[in-house]
This record gives sequence, structure tokens and C-alpha cells, in this order.
Amino acid sequence: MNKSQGAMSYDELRGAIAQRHRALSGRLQQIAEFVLDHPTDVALGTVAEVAQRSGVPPSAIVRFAHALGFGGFTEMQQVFRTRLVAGVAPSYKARLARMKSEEKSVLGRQPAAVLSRFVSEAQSSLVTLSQSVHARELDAATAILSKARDIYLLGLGGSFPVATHLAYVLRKLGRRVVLLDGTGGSIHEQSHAATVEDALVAISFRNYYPDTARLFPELVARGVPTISITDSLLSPIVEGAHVVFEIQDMPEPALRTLVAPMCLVQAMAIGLDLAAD
Amino acid sequence: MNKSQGAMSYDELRGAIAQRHRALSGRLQQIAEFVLDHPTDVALGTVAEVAQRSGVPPSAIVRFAHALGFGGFTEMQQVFRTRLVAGVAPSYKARLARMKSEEKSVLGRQPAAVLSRFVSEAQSSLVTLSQSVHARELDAATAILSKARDIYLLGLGGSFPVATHLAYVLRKLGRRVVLLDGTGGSIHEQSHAATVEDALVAISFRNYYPDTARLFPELVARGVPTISITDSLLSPIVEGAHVVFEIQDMPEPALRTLVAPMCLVQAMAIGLDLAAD
DNA sequence: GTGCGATTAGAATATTCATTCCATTTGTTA
DNA sequence: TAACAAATGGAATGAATATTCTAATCGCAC
Repeated sequence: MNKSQGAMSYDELRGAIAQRHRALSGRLQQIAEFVLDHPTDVALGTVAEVAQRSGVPPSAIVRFAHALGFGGFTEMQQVFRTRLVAGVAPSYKARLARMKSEEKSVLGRQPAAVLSRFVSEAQSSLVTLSQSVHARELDAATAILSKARDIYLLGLGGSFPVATHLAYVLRKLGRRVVLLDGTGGSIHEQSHAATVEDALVAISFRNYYPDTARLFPELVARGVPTISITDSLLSPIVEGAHVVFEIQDMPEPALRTLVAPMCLVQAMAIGLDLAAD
Repeated sequence: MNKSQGAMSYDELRGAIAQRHRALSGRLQQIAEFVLDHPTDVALGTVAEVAQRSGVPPSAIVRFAHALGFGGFTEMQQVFRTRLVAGVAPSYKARLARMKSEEKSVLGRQPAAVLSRFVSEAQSSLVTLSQSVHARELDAATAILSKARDIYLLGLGGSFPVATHLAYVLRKLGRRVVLLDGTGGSIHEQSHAATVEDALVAISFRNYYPDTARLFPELVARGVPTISITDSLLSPIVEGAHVVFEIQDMPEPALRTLVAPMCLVQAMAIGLDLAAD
């Protein structure tokens, strides 16, 4: 055991759990993970409830509390409850003061200000996304993907993260994916097997990556059904595409967060999976 | 009595109490006032405790709950607890909205509904991000990066899009970046040149990619200054990290949108660039 | 003042709960 | 493989808790 746990803050407890995690035994580690992930459940639940949700016997929960130096579950629970109380308890005065100081620090400290700017920018880009994407286009896109044998993904440069994310999700869902990334040779070779039986998802934003602009028309000419995600109807991947998602107001390359296209491809993939049943 | 009180919000309950206050009897009015003034006590206390603090016998508390249409004190207490939960979970509202839309399962399967679900989930994850990331950590992270000669990026599996995005932005800003992707050989070889003069940004979420968990400790042991972005203090890339960004409530791999980490790395990179001037 | 219904307080009760204990299993060392 | 220590699961236990019941009190009309 260890020193008295009389007045411990929630954050201190988190630190203590993380520190001790390795030294704990299997069951206790499992509980540690659950407890850090579901602090609200611990704060409000009974031993039996927490035990059931974390998949361990009740006695293990009590042993876990003991291992952390508490007299029992109830004692440990008190710490988790302070977290809930702290969320609402600060009187209006204190909350106002906190916000004001946060505002000040945001103005003063550069990195935090940058983060809040990107967050609010991302927020508005999400709003724009849900307004500008229509059900008809999404339905058409999932129809194309559901008929495809292999799904080819073309997204280079700044759009590459979107392509890799879509590749990851589609593969998790059991789809056959070819990610055109140009490693070990030319992209042309990687895409050579694409036919009318397959499908292509192309992603490109200003300034449109040259290889993307070059390869896209070739695949379209070969009759590959195509879905484009881009920021302008004048982009090089619009002409010939069967479905076009236009995401407006993408900032310049270094400043764009990719939040909107990431969300879109995710919805496409999951929507495809759900529609398949 | 009155209608069923199945799912009542805290605000609705407050309204109901205020409305009925005049019709209640002396003792019950006294309890009503206490309860509105000390909602936290009611949420976390026992009948005996609430009774003592409000200066009434325990049975009066139960009668009060009955008078409001609840089956008993415990039932009424649930409503007061939702208030505490709402205080710490910014995603609470969004989650409720999502559940509501999920109820209509047929509609929930349509691609458009899927998109709006992901959008609202992304929104709440952004709120959580801006609340959980503190200026201190961001400052520490940019300090590490600004001193680094080369910046090594480690993010595999589902986190790879985040790593590639960070790589892209950092390179646009003129930083020297090594993206550890394992192409053409082992990741160990790619990371072999990392020294104490460099820096490492590691990104990993459940289930933690094995190669990441294996490589991370090696780089830490070699003294490379390290920034970790993960979803739990128990993840394998926390121990030894100089700065840890914990992004909670990441859904299961196929459903996570990566919106929060994408925003975070973007802010880190741009913040670094701005601070350098 | 008297009688009557509503209200109340406190004891009794039945339930739920945290905790402890012990038999069994698991992992480890010789 | 055998023996030992650590850890685990589940039942038993005793405390704490919400709820109910009943006798007493209060307020009020007549």
C-alpha cells in the first residue's frame, strides 16, 4: 500500500493509475483501463454495475480500490465524484472568471490560439459539408461502390491522408481496395488493372496534384465508374466523373484541416456497408 | 399523482417543481426549496443525508419524490444525476441527437443519415478537443519541435492518415520530416538515425498498432524528445513521452473520424511556424 | 371546544449494497 | 513434475439504505 489517500484530485488519481498500471495484475489492469475510460460510470454506479460493465466480478473492483490505497470502493468513488461536481459546481462567478482568463491566455499564447482557430474553422466546415452534400449524390456514390469489384483510391499530395483513411475503413469492412500511392514505381502501373467492373474514388484540392490530373482522365476514358471529391467544379477531376462532391471553402494547402473530406469519405464507407445488408 | 416520469430532463423537473410549489404542503415546500438550491446534494447524497441537510425526516424526502410522480427517491435522483453528467460530457447533447436519429433504424441506414451522424459526432469531438487540450502542453510541444533537427512521425494503421497529414504540413513549412511508414523495409531501419537532437511525434489509438508499441520505447530509450497523441494514459506510447495529448472518446476503429487528431496536429504545426518568427 | 381529514415523524422492514472470506485456479520456481 | 505463492471468482455476511407503516399531531370547519 502507500500513503494516505485522504484528499486526492481526479487528475492525481488518473496519474497514479497510469503509473501503477504496469505493476498491476491482469484483472486489475483490465479494471484500470475501464475506469479511466468510463469515469462517469464509476462515479455514479454501484460495485455490481461497474463490475458488470467492465466484465469482472464485483470483488475484483474492491480489490482494485484497495490496490490503489483506498479503504474500499466507496472511498475511491468519492474521487470520481469530485470530477462530476467540478464540471457544474463552479459558481457563475468562478466560471466567468475562468472563461475570461482562458480568453486572455488564448490571445496571449500563440499555440492555443491557433488550435482554437482551427477548431472553429473545422466546425464551420462541417456545417457547410452537411448542407452542401445531398442525399442523391450519396446514394449514387454508394451504388457505384457496391457494384465495384475493386475500389481504386486516387489522392496524392495534401489529399493523401483522406485516401489512406478511406482505404483503411474500406479494408476494415472487407472491401478490396487499391491505394494509388506511387510507391515503387509509377501510378500508371498501379492503376493498370482498373476496368469498368471496378470503381475509382478521386480526391484532389487546389493546387491539384499533377499526377492526379494526369491519371484521372485515363481512368475515365477506360470507363471506370468514378466518384470525385474536390473543391471546385473546374477542377481536373470533375469532367467525366459519375458523382462529384464539391466541398467549398477549402483554405490554402498548409491551412486546410481536411476535416470535411475525412468525414465525407467515412460516411460513404459506412453508408456503403449498412446499405449492403 | 400524474403521468409517468420515465424520461425527464433536469430542467423539466425544475419547472415541474416550481409549478407545483404552491400546491405542496409546508414540509414539502421546504424540501422543494432545498432541492432547487442544492441539486448536487440530491444527485450524490443518500436519503438520510439530504434529509439531514434540509432539516427534515427521511420519510418526508420520499414523500416529496412521490408527490412529484416518482416511484421513490432513487428514481428522482436519476434526474438530478443527468445534470452532473451533462456538465462533464459536452458530447451529451450530440449523443442524444444521434441516438434519436438511430432509433429510426431504417432512416439511420440511409447514407445521408450516416453522414449527419458522423458530422455531429465530429462536432462534439472538436468541442471535447478544445476543452481537454491545455496551452501548457501545446507550448511544450512546439518547444520540442522547434529545437528538433529532424521530426520523426510514427503513426501506423488507423493513425496513418494523421501522420501523413502532419508530414505534409510540416514539409510545406520547410521542416525536415521523416515519415516512418515501413515501405521498402523495416521501420527500425527508417528510425535508426533519430537522436536526441531530433524529435518524435507518435500517434496511436486502440487497438494500438503493434509496430508502434514496439518502436516507441526504443526511441524513448535513445533519448529522442517525444510527443504522443493517443486516447488513453494507458496506451503504449505514454510512458516516457515528454508531452502527451489525450484525446478521449475515440470510437472503434472503423467508426472514428480522426477529426480531432487531424485538427490537433495541424494546430501544432502552424503554431510551431508562427512561434518561430 | 370538538371532530375530522390531512400531514407528519419516527420506528420497523425489506432490500440493496459493499465488503470479506475461502475454495479454486493460475502462474512460477525448483 | 511438484510445490508454492499469487491471483481470482463466487458465495456469505453484515452494514447501510430506501421505503413503508402506524401512531401522533396539526389545521380547520362547525
